[in-house]
This record gives sequence, C-alpha cells and structure tokens, in this order.
Amino acid sequence: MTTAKPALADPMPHDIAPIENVPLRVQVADRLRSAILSGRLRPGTGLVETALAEQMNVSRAPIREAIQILENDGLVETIAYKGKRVKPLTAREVAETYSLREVFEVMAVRRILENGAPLDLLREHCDAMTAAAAADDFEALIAADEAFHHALIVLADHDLLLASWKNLYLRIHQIMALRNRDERNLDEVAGNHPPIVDALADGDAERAIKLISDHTRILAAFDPATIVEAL
Amino acid sequence: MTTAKPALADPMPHDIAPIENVPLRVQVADRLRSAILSGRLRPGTGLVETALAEQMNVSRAPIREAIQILENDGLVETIAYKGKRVKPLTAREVAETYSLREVFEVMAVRRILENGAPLDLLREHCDAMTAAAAADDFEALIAADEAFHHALIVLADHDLLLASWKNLYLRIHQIMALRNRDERNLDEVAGNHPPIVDALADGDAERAIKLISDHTRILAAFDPATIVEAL
DNA sequence: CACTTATGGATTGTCGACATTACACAACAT
DNA sequence: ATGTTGTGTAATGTCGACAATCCATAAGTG
Repeated sequence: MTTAKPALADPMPHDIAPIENVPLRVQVADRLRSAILSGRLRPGTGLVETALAEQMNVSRAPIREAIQILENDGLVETIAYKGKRVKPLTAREVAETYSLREVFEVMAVRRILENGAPLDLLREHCDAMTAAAAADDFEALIAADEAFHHALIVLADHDLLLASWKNLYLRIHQIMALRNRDERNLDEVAGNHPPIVDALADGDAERAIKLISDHTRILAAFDPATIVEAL
Repeated sequence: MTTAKPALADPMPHDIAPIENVPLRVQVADRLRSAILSGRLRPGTGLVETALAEQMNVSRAPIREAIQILENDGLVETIAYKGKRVKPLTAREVAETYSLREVFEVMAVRRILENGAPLDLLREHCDAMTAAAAADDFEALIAADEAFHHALIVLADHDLLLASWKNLYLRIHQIMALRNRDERNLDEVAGNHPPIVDALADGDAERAIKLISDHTRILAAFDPATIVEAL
C-alpha cells in the first residue's frame, strides 16, 4: 500500500531517506514563512527580491515565486513596482481570523457528530496537553493544542475545510508569535479541551458547539494591543 | 474624496480613462481564468508554458506567474517537472464546495442579524431576479443571483469571509458552466430569495439560516453526473 | 524472454540581463 | 516662495537561454 514494490519488502536501510527534489522556490518559501510565523520577520518588513536573492545565493526567479506563494498564504502583500512586504496585522484582521476559525471548527464539530467519527485521537491529544501543562512546558502545550484542533478538522473529513483551516491557522501562528508570551494558566488551557470531547462522545451538538465557540473566543479576546504596523 | 485635486473639480473629459498599468501576468491570468470558468478549458486540460507563451506572444515568466495565480485560486494544479493542468473536478469537491459555501452564508446571515445591516440592496437584487425570471433571461438571472449572494456576504462586514467566499465562488462559476444548462424553473430560483430577506427583516435567525441552508443544498444536490476527468 | 541500461524528447526549473515603472529630490522658471 | 519640470535611483516586470528532471521507448545483456 505504501510502496509500489511489495516484493522487496523493506530490506532498505532507512538511513538514506528518499531523495527529495525540493524546488528552490519551496525552500525559499519555507524559510521565509518560518521567519514570518516565528516573528523574526515582523509585519511591515520590506522584502526586496534582489537582496534576498543575493543573501540566499539564488537567482531572483525562485525568490519571486516563493514570495508569491507567501502571498497566497496571505502573509505577504505586493504593491506593483513599489515593493513587497510582510502583511501588516490589524486588530480587525486578528478578530476576523479567529471568528472564521470558530465557524470552521463548529462546522467540523457538526460533521463529526453526523458522521460518527472515532474520538480516540482527540483524547490522546488531550492527554498530551494535560501532560505538557503538568510539566509546565509551554511549547509542548501549544503543539498539542494545535494537534488537537487539527485532528478535529481532519475528523470532519472535508478536504476543502481542512485546506482553508490550515491556511487560516498560518496567521494564528503568526499572531501567537507576536503576542508577548501569554502568562496564561497552562492547566486552564489544557482543561478546556476534554469537555469538548466529552460532549462529542455524548452526541450533544449544542454543548460541543458552545464549548468550541467559547474556547475560540477566549483566545481571540485575549489579544493585548494587537500589533499594527506602518511602512 | 475621489481625487486628490478637488480644486479643479471635474473639467476633465472622461474620454481618457485612467491609464491602467496591468502587468502581463494579470492579463494572462484573467484570460485563462475566464477560459476555465466558462468551461472553454475543461478540467484535465494540460497547460504548457511554452505553448501558451507562444500563443499569447509573451515570454514564459508572465505565463508561469499567471498559472501560479490560478493555482492559488484552486483552478490549476501543478505536478513538478511533469506539467500543469486544469484541476479535475470530483463529485466530492463539488459537494464540499457547496457545503462550505453554505457555512459561509449562514455565518453572513448571523452577522447581519447581529450588526443590523440595511437590507435595501438585497431587496433590489431580488427584484432584478424576478424581473429576469419574468423575461426568461437565464444569464441575467444568475448574474442577479450572484449579486444577491455577494451582497449578503458584503453586508456581513467581514473581509476575510468575503475573500474566502469569492475564492469559493470561482469554483461555483466553473461548476455551473460545466453543468448542462439546467432547465430549472427560473421563477422558482427567483422566488427562493425574497423569503430570506423577509426573515432577515423580521430578525428571525432560525428561519433565515434554514432558508439559506436549504437554498444552498438544493443547488448542490442538483448536480447531475459531475464531471470527473483523467489526464 | 525477462531485465536492466541508454537515449531522446518534452516540460518545468533556474539563471542573468535588460525594460519599465514609480518615487524622491534637485533644478528651474514664474 | 511656489509650482513645474527634469533626472536619478531603486525596485519590480519581462525576456531569452540554459540546466535539471521525468517519462517513454529503444537498445543492450544475461
């Protein structure tokens, strides 16, 4: 199922990973995206093709295409003949991002209840979150949190929804990176999720939807000053 | 407000329209998009850069960028070193497109009711639809229909939602173009919309949402064989 | 005959150079 | 001084050529 040659089984040492032929544009896009999402490239920062091309030691073509990829991700905006820059984040955009995410996740909850998807994965991610909270590991907590919500969307079994959610979550990454590390109670965050799974297990649509909505809104409201930028 | 030189008023003959500087990539993308959405370029059709470049008498660079734009629109898919083609439409994708549209429009209805947006525009579009139905003008009807739903989203006052909806509606255009011109009752289509406005005017969220949901689902279900393609 | 190994064509990927545009600032005239 | 006109610079926009890759088909080999 995984390989096309089942006859040979797996005698190949997995040392040598399959040679990935990664186009330069993708490498460049990945690097830039990572820099933006981690907050190293702050909103408003100008992206100059020639400069980036020289820094990364490639021609301008891959840089251009990479930037266009990021534009599709909604992380970069272009002004013709003027320049490209990391898209500024307005308070409105942040609010809209979270409100749309809420709608996506509510949709996922509805579909999960209709299709009767298994909830084991969600439970596992909940456990990971409580463990991370107990260990006071912030990074692990938000990783598990994302895994939980990602799993929620995947269980909805809706490719378009998943793609849209992923795209939206990019911006959430960025927002989280730009916020001063919230001093939130880790246990509280972790504790928010199990009730959602319980509601799903009970088939209680209303409760599940309300819990998801509240959860998302709390995150959205928690934004302190919301970074706005000028050129 | 419109011009930067209010002192001169408008003594300028509007013969000379503002010179628009349209990059080639945009012109190419617009043409290709139009061809895809109108069904002239059917799903599965291969897009070869060199051929297009020669046909349109431009270099490959704008063609590449145009195709990438269409890729972001979700109309084209690329297989590295192999080729690019108009994205095939599966039955599942069609269903997902409409179900996501339903969620978007329901969200818009909710927001409109919360914000108390004016409904005049919607009424106007309803009138246009009934007029088109009376004149048995199919083109005008679907144009007014789109205008209605577009206005619905705009009234929700949510830029991200609007952008997402527009992107989604591209595919709906394509789907409609590929369907054998539905011999639907025009009056029925036109008649579906005024009740939605009425429900909004009454502030009846439940009724408005149900009407919108039903309306969208009818359209989705109406798909006959749904075009699937191979390379 | 089965299987591996060249080889060729088609397509995308990358590059460096040149063209076009917009903006800022200086030079000039009124 | 004020407004207009030139000019330069920095950035994107476009181009044509070359490189890398994949796939199919043929050639070779036991």
